[in-house]
Amino acid sequence: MIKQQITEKLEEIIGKYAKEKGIENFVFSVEEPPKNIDADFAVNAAMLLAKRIKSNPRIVAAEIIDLILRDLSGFVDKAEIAGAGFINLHLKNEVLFNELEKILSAKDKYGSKESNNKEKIMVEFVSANPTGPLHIGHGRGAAIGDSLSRVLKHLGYDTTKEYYLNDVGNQMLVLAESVRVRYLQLKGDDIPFPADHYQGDYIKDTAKRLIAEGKNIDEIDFKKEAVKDILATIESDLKDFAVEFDNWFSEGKIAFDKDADGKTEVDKSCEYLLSKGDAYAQDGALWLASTKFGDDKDRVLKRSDGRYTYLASDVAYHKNKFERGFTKLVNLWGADHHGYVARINACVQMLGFSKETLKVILYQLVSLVRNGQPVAMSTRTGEFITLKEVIDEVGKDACRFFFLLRAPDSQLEFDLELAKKQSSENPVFYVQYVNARCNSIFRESKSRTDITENADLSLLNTNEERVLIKKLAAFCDTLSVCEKTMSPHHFTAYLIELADIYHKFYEKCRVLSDDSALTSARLKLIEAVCVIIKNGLDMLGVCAPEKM
RNA sequence: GCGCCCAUAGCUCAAUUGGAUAGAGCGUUUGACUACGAAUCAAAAGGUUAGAGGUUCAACUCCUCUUGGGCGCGCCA
Repeated sequence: MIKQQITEKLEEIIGKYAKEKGIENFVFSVEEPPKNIDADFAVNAAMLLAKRIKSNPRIVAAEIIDLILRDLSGFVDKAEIAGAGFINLHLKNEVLFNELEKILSAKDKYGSKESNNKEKIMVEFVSANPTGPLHIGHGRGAAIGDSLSRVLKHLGYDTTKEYYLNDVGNQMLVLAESVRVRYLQLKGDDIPFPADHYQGDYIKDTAKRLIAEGKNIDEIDFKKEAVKDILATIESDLKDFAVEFDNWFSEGKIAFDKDADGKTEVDKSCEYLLSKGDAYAQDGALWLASTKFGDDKDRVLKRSDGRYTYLASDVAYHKNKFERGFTKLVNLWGADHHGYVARINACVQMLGFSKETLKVILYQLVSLVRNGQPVAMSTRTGEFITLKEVIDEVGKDACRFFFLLRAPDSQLEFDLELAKKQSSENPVFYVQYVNARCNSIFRESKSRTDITENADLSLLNTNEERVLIKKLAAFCDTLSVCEKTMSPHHFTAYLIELADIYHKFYEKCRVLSDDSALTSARLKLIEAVCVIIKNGLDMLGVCAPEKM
């Protein structure tokens, strides 16, 4: 929270200065300088402002520094010009000690805001068709979506996690038929299984269950039975992955459920678009005029045979989201759906919302490799690696951490053999080890009677301790970067860096020593480390065990 | 053919959205446990950020082109 504080104060001081020079709404940034620079924060305002007012950056910097030293003497020890005109700030140690106190008193609430009423956010993710178990690619979407939601919740946003269930459409008919054929085969009928139907064993499992239940074939709703089993599997796999949804939204609800007038939500949203002139009839079909909002062609909503397309449902679904009061929609889609972004963006604007209301996060697909050979990932052939298999092999924590190590838009190669080996080499253990080490010290410290709760934190004055406290405070900065970029992957990098700093501190500064006052202070410091490590791992949905 | 994404150390990836000498893990080389956990630390090696131009005080980051890879272009979902 230090950086935010300083930034706000600098914005006030420098903003006023810029205004005097005739520049309104001057924007600059406060950054962490590179490691070789001895300073806590770097400000680039002088370079940017000098350009605007056609002056020398170093002259501008000198004037700003005077103002900083005058108005921020409680925070800043030293301010100096460096390089092309950076203003480097050195913080007073008291600022760091105060922040440490804040972490210790706020604990898991550190960096959180009680309520942030700016937005009511829906994060929709996974949303895999209920035609088979989740595969590894869904795992990536699940990890990103769930962690992003955790970050947004921590920041005080009213956040809802939703799974959109595509339980309507052709693939459902194929699914039902797949189970029916397996059922008949198990009953002894010598009939072939169609090559384009779902091949997986889970289809046979459902068929077996139906036979065991002894129902007459005429009484069986094969679609319903298959979806029931598959959903149970999906839900259980997600639970093992520490992902729980606030809501499961069935496409059937908007496609089949009718109101008093006998209309579905899909009917009504199409009528709405027609009335607004955003949909039109042509060639016997109903079209969405998505080119009006930047799509490269118009799209069919209702086929000439009278059946709605998937898009029609999706329009109604997004309309429904808005009707539920959401002001910000986040959709996580696999990159193979990117062609769909333009039309759904158009649809959001037709519904009267700005383009920015919807944020589609495309995550690149995971390509699987086993023994150097690419593994195909088709649900229909049955040759896929499920999320469950990977969790069973490498563990939930390592798996989530691995997925969150990468930015969503970078392609990711997942080597199954490598993943197995990583059980002791994965960076997640490096981070978790910090918590284990701290707790080991806590256990050891229990036998001491000279420890005081009111430790004098100002004794924490080595360089290692200073660097460590600064990094702890940067937890808040990481939160805001994740918020700004709508991606939680910055937390893995942050935690690895924090762990690195902690392990260095551990080697250099012994916590339990003959010096009671210093021991007490350092125990407080590592208590804060545990708070931040736990909070950070919690953002990722990863555990922080006390023993490993 | 058109469109979207990507290309960074031997490998897998970061880089605070335009900042200073581009960082981690794995792998390689060398060293450190008779005090809190060696799942650790210290040190070394490893880069023309695919290539070429351009914008800028400042470019891995923005623009143009080239090359290479992934994905998408249906009255499928």
